[in-house]
Amino acid sequence: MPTLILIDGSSYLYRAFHALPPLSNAAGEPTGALFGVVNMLRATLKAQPDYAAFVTDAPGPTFRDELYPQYKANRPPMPDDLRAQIEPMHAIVEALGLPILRVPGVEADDVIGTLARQAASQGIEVIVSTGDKDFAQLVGPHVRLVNTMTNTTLDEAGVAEKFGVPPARIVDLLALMGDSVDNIPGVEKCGPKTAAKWLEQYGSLDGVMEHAGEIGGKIGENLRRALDHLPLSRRLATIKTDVALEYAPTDLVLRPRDTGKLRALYTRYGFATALKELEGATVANGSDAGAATLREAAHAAEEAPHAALGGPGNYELVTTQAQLDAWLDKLRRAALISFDTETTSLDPLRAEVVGVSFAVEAGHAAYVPLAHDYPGAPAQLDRAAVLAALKPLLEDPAKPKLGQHAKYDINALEKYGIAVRGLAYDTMLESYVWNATATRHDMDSLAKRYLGVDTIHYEDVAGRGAKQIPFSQVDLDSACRYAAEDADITLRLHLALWPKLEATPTLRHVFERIEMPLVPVLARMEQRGVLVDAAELKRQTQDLARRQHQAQRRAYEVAGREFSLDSPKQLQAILFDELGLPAAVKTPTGQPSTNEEALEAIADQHELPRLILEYRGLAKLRSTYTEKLAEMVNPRTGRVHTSYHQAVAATGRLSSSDPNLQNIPIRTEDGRRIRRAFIAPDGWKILAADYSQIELRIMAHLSGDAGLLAAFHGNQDVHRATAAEVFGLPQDQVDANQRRAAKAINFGLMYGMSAFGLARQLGIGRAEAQDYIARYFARYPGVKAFMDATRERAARDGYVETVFGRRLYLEDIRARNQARRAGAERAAINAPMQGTAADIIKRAMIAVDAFLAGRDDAHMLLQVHDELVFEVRADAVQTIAEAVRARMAGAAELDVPLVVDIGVGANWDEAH
DNA sequence: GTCGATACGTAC
DNA sequence: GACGTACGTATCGACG
Repeated sequence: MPTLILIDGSSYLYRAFHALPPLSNAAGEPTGALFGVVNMLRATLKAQPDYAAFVTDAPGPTFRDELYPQYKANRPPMPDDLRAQIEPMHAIVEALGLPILRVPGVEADDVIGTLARQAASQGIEVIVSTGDKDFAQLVGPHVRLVNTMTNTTLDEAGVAEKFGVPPARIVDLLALMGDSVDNIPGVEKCGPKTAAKWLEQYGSLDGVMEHAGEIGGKIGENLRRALDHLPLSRRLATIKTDVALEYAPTDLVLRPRDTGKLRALYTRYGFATALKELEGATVANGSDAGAATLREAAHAAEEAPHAALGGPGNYELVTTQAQLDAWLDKLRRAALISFDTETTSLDPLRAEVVGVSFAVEAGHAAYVPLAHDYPGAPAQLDRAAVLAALKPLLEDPAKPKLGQHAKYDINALEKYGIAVRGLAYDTMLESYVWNATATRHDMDSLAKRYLGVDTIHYEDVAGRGAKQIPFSQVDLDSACRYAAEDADITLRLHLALWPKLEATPTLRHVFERIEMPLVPVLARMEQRGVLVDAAELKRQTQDLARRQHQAQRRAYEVAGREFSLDSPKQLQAILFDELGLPAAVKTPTGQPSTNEEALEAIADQHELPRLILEYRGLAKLRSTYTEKLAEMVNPRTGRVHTSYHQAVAATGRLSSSDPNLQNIPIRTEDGRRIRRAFIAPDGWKILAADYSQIELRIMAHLSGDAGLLAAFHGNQDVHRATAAEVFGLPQDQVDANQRRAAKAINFGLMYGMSAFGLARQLGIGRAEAQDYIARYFARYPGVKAFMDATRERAARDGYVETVFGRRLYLEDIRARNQARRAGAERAAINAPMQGTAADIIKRAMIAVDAFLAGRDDAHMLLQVHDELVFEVRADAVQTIAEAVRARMAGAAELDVPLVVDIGVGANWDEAH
């Protein structure tokens, strides 16, 4: 019987691009994907089919985009390196004599589906050459799939075995599973196994949907929630087989190949094996000249990156002095040095440096192993000597350097006496400033998003979990591939990201004047650490534990049995099932909540809720704070060294972890006591400086509201002033309750709170809360106008800005889902204020750090969003206090004064 | 053992 | 559904 091979060109190109290293030819043109496609095509054509076609997607929207506007909306734009290979691919396919099909308005899949159906009905044997599982729906008596990755074929029995359902049920399976790549919604938590199980049980998607009520558990709920969109998902997953085409299967005959053109193309792209085959030469190893599958192609390419493929993609393992000297020379001449360190720990203060890597041009990088230590490890250059040779370069502020999360490397190198200067760019921060929420900002995520590249992951070379080995035990070849790639990818990311930032002056300003200068400041704060009185924490732990056990014993008595006070599930059973107390609050999953609000609501009906609250409070303080902080004291320094994260918070704030020193308790007496353990050395004091009402001041500035501006210019108690306005009283007649209400309104508005929320917060009726808000907006019309304008701007631009031009993109601002959109609007209201406050304190930190440089009487230790904490030699307190105050207050010129409150004491509690 | 989801609670 | 931004602990169930 005649055969037809239909080649899914788009899938080949993508798969080859991601499966192969970023190869390029001598001219620097990217060739990796091309190489994979060419090898695949040569292997495919060896089968000498009667008919064949290379099918790709035509540009422009398809009927699926019309059905579902979010179709493939999550796909990153095609990487430039891949786009560049499309034209050459078509040229080669053309020269090979293969018909190329592109049909506007449908996808390649639909063209293939239609041709396969037609051909099969004419008694032609069809082979669909693809790596895409979606094609399993086309398989039938005369249609098979060839998987390009494994070179295996899939017939009807194969589909049933692999997916657990016959080809006719594949679309149902795909609809249930969804497809995150194409952004097709399925049933949450439903994978191939669950989907197949349901289809087995109920026959089809319609059957599953009819019986959705019978399926229990969380996943049953997910299924019921998905019911509305499942028919659409099935339509999207269904490959069309009735596209009107200009060709019949029998038109798809191969033309003779154009040997001259092929020779030129193979030569240009450096495809040596293909060239040899073309010239009829035999191949040395006797096996197929071109690797038949992508896996083989990838293998071949990795083994011989220097051979025919030439040029970039070269990672050099540096183990001799001559090699090092050559690289030092390169680094000295380079306009920009991309560098990275490999170490033994995620904690840079505990980390040993085991190697360094460099790149100065894309695709070309070196790894210098310094302390790899495993049986049979080759000799390496001496760490001290190499670091000494690098020191002048790394410390030279005039030698611009580039890193990915370079604060880590700066900290790791510090203990080797290297004080990195001249860090000009950090790709993590470039990405963060460009778009803080589009992606995480680790290198693997960035490479995927901005380069379309799958990097080698740390786990790939070092393992994970209990099986993880220190990087010093990774073999040199793997280490080189991984580490050199890090430096290379960092450089390539910079080449992709910097032009975008540079072209946007406001973002460039945030990057150059705020984020980059902050990096060494944060590194110094982390290195310094804060002195902690571990003995005091131990005493507190003892005290808390004693009271915790007391509360626990009493709770068991009251409940009549023992149970885990730490388990919300068990608490729920006792409180609401056994004791029959009313459940005032529900968790997001619909369970009766046992949180503080819910327990307070029933505290007058039973003794147990109060005991649980007591226990919880004590348990929290002990496990999260007193015990944990004592553990986290670094034995080398006697201090606690937090990590600050500069590319995490959507608004531009910093965050802190290991331990988090930005959420040390202050509101309750038991909690505040923990701050007494944050101390200064003998003869030194703790100085705490915080901005007074900074976000409200920024709201006054941004809104230009006359009343609010006046309150701050008059240095009034803003909550009292607000209460006076809202309740129509002179300020001296405002009572404590009215001030409390006004404070709740002021804060609530900044967070986009509704009347519902305010009512709940204040324990008043919704109508009353609405009345407060109406009166507030009547007295402060500028605030109302500002909030409306912010919502509108967010909807129009898709982002909002801080005073300094930092942007926050709001993914959901145009969402059709009401709740998501409302959430995005609240974030849009809050972000300019929270973000401007973050910008201001970052500017202040840079200024204060510059003032402290070269002094030995004060160190900046902590930042807690609107507060800076220092240790100051006792005799310098006055000087430092005024210098800090001046720099914090002067960090921005707003239409309101910035007021800074300063306290000094023996510990952090006293300094407030 | 590890991982992710959930619930809860601390800060600004 | 209802207040923005974070991080840490504990429990619990799935997974291997």
